[in-house]
Amino acid sequence: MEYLRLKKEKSISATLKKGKRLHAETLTMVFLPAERTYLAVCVGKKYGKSVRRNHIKRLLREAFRGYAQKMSPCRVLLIPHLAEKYDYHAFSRDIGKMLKKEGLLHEQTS
RNA sequence: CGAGCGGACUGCACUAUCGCGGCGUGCCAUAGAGCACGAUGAGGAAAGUCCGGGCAUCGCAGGGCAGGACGCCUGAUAACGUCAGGUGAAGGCGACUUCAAGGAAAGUGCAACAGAAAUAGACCGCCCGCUGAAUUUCCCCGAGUGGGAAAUGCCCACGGGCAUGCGCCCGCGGCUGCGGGUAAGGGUGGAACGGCGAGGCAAGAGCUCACCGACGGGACGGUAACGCCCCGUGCCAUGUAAACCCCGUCCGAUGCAAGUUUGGGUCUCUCUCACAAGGGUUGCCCGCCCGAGGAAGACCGUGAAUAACGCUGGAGCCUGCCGGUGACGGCAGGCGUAGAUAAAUGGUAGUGCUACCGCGCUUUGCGCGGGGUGACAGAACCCGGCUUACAGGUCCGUCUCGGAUA
RNA sequence: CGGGGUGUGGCGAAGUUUGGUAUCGCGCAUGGUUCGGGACCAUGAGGCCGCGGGUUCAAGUCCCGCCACUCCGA
Repeated sequence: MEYLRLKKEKSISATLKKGKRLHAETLTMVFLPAERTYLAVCVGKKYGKSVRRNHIKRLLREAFRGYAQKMSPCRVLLIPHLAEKYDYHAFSRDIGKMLKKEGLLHEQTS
């Protein structure tokens, strides 16, 4: 496992309260340093029917997965912005940008 | 060839690579939310949650009332509000399609507007008889179909007679009034005591007759719905029950967050009870059952609607044969095929197919190039249906209609 | 998973029980009043009653199937 799921409502609210918010073109990220890396994605009913919602969640997890090993451990919440279309590359790019900006990425250039 | 009708099926494919879920096997003494390998992993509707079951618990399912659902017939089925075959009605030239399709002489309600009249009567009209006056106002009593007074009125045309120019009498017709007959006709309306034709009559009328319709009875065919034929009755009560209702059939309640296992220990305080109170049992009533525990606080402990089971082998799927018009049933062989829970099937890249666009060949179509589309939609205990959504494509039929050719 | 509620002019509501001309307030338009505006007075435009079928002579109302929004319980 490269990261764990953030499931309990308590820890999610705590992250939302104390965590730092970062805004990019396609999504918003909330993070809080922790011992291990946890992830939660937030896709409510307004994003569409269940097929569409599931698809968005998969794209977000897939995009995050690329960075999970290379970063210092955090609790992370990902909230996509409402759009007509969602794209893996855009999500990946924005997550990378934000992590870099906060200096969370390890400096191991591969 | 064109336009249709009915039925069945399909629901992008492959490769590489990085990941995910549960399952199986194996690895490690840095044995865990671990790693490796293997096979496996969304639908025809998984959807809406509109019906019916399985299963589970309560409970014993006993009765009554209430409530709900269904409603042509026969069959299929575990069951159904589903399906199959038939009957009837409506629509279409036709193949075919659609239909909540019991009862309106058990009762109640409703039927706006229009119309003479609305579930029943008689306004106009038509016909017959009588009449050529009567109408209005006031008064009286013994209060009646009574009596009296005043005012205004005493019809028109034609023919004949008497009389002679006023006028009177008779006849026929009209008009007015009164009494009766009638339900043929009356701009309406969704619907007007059945339709239409002939006879009949003073005028009319099922008053009489033929045909059609209705109602009642009988024979025949069919398991039945019903069909068809014969006889009789002149015929009487419109529609609405997806208004209340009546008749028949069926329904115990709650739903996998059902339910099962674990859900601890110690102490303190308090409450109710034995012919009772309380609780459970369907919305209510009766009846029946339970009947000694229950509530609060403190400390230790704790993953505790985030644990495990239920949880997927089931009215299962596929193939063949047999029975049946068919739904479906029987037999034989084969298969092992999702089980998540902040919720697993995806990302990236490529190739093909296809939608779309452009060019060329006169058109169908074919070829070349571009472009980068692929519907509706995500299992949540499991089945059988129903309903709704859906790009594109395929196949079948002694199927229907129209045109052309032979 | 189970159970309700709502949908009517631009906005907010009545009417649905018991079927028969869709009404009210605000807003809008035009005219009057005023030096001008507001208020006030008069006039009247705006509705396939959420969508699609059915029953009925006739449906906002009754029945069936959908859609959207919203609430409640576990």
